[in-house]
Amino acid sequence: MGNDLNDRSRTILEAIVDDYISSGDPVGSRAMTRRHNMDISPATVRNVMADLEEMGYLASPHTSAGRIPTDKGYRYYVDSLLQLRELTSREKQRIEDHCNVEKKSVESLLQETGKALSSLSSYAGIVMAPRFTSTVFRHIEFVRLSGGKVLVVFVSQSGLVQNKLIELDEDLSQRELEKITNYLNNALSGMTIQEVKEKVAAEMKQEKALYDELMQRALNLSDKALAEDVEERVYIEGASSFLELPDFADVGKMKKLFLAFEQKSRLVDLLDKSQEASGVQIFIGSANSYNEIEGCSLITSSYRNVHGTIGTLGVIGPNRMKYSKVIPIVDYTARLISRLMETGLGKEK
Amino acid sequence: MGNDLNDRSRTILEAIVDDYISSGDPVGSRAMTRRHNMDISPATVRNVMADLEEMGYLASPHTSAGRIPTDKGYRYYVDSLLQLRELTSREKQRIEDHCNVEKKSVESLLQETGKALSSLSSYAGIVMAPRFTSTVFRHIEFVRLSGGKVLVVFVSQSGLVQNKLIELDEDLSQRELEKITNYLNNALSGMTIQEVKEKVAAEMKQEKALYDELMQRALNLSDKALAEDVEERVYIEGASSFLELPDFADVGKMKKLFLAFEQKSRLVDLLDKSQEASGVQIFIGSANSYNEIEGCSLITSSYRNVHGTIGTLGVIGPNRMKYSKVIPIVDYTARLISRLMETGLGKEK
DNA sequence: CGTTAGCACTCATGATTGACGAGTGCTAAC
DNA sequence: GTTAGCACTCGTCAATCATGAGTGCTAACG
Repeated sequence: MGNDLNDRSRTILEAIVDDYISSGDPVGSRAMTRRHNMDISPATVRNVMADLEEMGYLASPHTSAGRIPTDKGYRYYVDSLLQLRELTSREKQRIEDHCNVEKKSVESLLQETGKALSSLSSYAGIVMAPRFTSTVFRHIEFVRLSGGKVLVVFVSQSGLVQNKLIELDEDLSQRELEKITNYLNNALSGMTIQEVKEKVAAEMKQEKALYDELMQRALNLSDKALAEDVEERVYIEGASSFLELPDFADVGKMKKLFLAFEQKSRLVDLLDKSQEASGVQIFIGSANSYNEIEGCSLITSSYRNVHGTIGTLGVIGPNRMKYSKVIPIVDYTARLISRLMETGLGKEK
Repeated sequence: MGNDLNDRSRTILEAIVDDYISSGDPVGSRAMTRRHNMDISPATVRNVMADLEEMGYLASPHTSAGRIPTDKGYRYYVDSLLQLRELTSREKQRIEDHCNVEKKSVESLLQETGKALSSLSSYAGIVMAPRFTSTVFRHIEFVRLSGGKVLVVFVSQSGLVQNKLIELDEDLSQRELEKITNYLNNALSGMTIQEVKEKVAAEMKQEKALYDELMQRALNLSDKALAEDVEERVYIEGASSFLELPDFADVGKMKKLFLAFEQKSRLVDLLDKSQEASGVQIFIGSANSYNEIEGCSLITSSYRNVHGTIGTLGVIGPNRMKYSKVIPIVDYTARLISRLMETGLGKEK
């Protein structure tokens, strides 16, 4: 499949998608032939359109309007018709300027990147930090607060920081906490959190742990500390750009979209999916069964350091997104962030 | 000022504001007398309305529409007419259920509180964490990453965590960093960041620092670590509730509002202002010269622990907000958070 | 046989109109 | 001081209509 269309059909489909992307109005046969200086008559175009509609690439909102692309139409356009251009060095520079603003922290780098993606694409930028369980352990710290509460601070190898409050069963002095801290920092260095969890679980079962009080406490504590994985991992920036799109003039749709942005959880699922694949991925319309973001397409790419994929970023926009413009932006940004995380932060010396 | 209206005028003004808040439509004389079973004629009401308009409490969108309250009108209503009711214990329970969800971290507590405020008020909830410079120092930690980068992690007494990347001039081993860490943790405990900054600046000038290499490095490092204050301090939740309000049907207004929510910086100014005052504060309309949030009113209250005010929270909604409902919610939530920060986290043992 | 011109038909859009109703201000009477 | 009455204003809504872009179909053309 993919190339089951003849040349003329392909040309016409491309023209329709192009026109619809830039105007947002259903495109009709005559206006189209004129705009593209085609040397075939509107009637011919109409025949072809009827075929394309039959095949599921186009749809007509109502009898006497023009045609609009279906999800399948967009998909074909993106996969087989679209030719990407390189970014100019000026554009590359703009991306770098946006992201390279003095790195205050990894979190703010990711957030800035989201803003950059939004600003450059004029849609919404989305950046997902690594899933916690798959980050690599770098440092753990326990700080006693009042009321038997202890604040646990983790630092991952890529420089992400997470913190969590836990409650102690038994009162430990700051001194004891420090011992435990040292023990854990030595024992766990370089493992992923997932591995750490497994190791902790395994050792807790072992006999010898029962006799080493310090170790027992350490295990107990880290077990609690790692128990749940409940962080804010997604930054969405520039959602307000959707407000201008006529595609979402319906308040109901818009509301659904913004609620999805606020909840994020479903988006995390979607982005997790794309985490494994390499290169730019494109989710079109509700092809993805996430009807919260109906009418939206998502262009993502993962970023990585020497240890592998560490996160995903991309742009979320309407189905009729300027793919040819956005895809190179996402691609380049992902590479840039990979580079930044590599040289600046992520790599262990 | 405040009571320069006679009883009838006050009754009528109150009725108008009430009606407008619940309907959103300009309220006319006849409909109003009927709705409130008033024993005066519409004509009389009209006379009073004309007076109120003259005095600046009301305005008419056009000749033959009803009246709507001006900012001044709302202000009078809130200050002199509104009578607050206590929350029922069921409502209190709902707030507590929302906020008291297992405290994973201070940040997530604050964010949950924002969601609670939004959900309970059906407007947008807003929560501001303490200004960094005024938080009380609890713990600092340096973690070496690659490329001469060091990650600094601060913990405040209330359990807030912040992190920042800094670059070292000279290469320090993790061992040296630990020494510095210990030194700083002992020397700075219990001071506000502002005081810490001042102390560091003062000591850097002193002769003796020049001879103690460790101390010099420590000062140097902490100077860098504290240099800038660039964090995400504001959580806004439930902004999408504005999408349903007819008051913001105009896309331009809506966009301006959402951009303000995204940028946050102006809101921080506004909330900082209200930080000092105690009790519930109400900002109405553009009385506050923040025209980004034109048409919005803000109800805030600060929360505090034993050391004093540590943050601000509230609800942001349209001018015609259900003040009588929202004010008690904000008040109660602020007290609740104060209590949680007090007993759970903030108080040093 | 593919292509095209011609034609009848559909349908969204936008402007125009008129009835309606809710509202106002003013004046005069109570 | 209060109210009834009245003329007037204006936004809203529904109906109507012209317009124009679009379609599908058929028949003619090269």
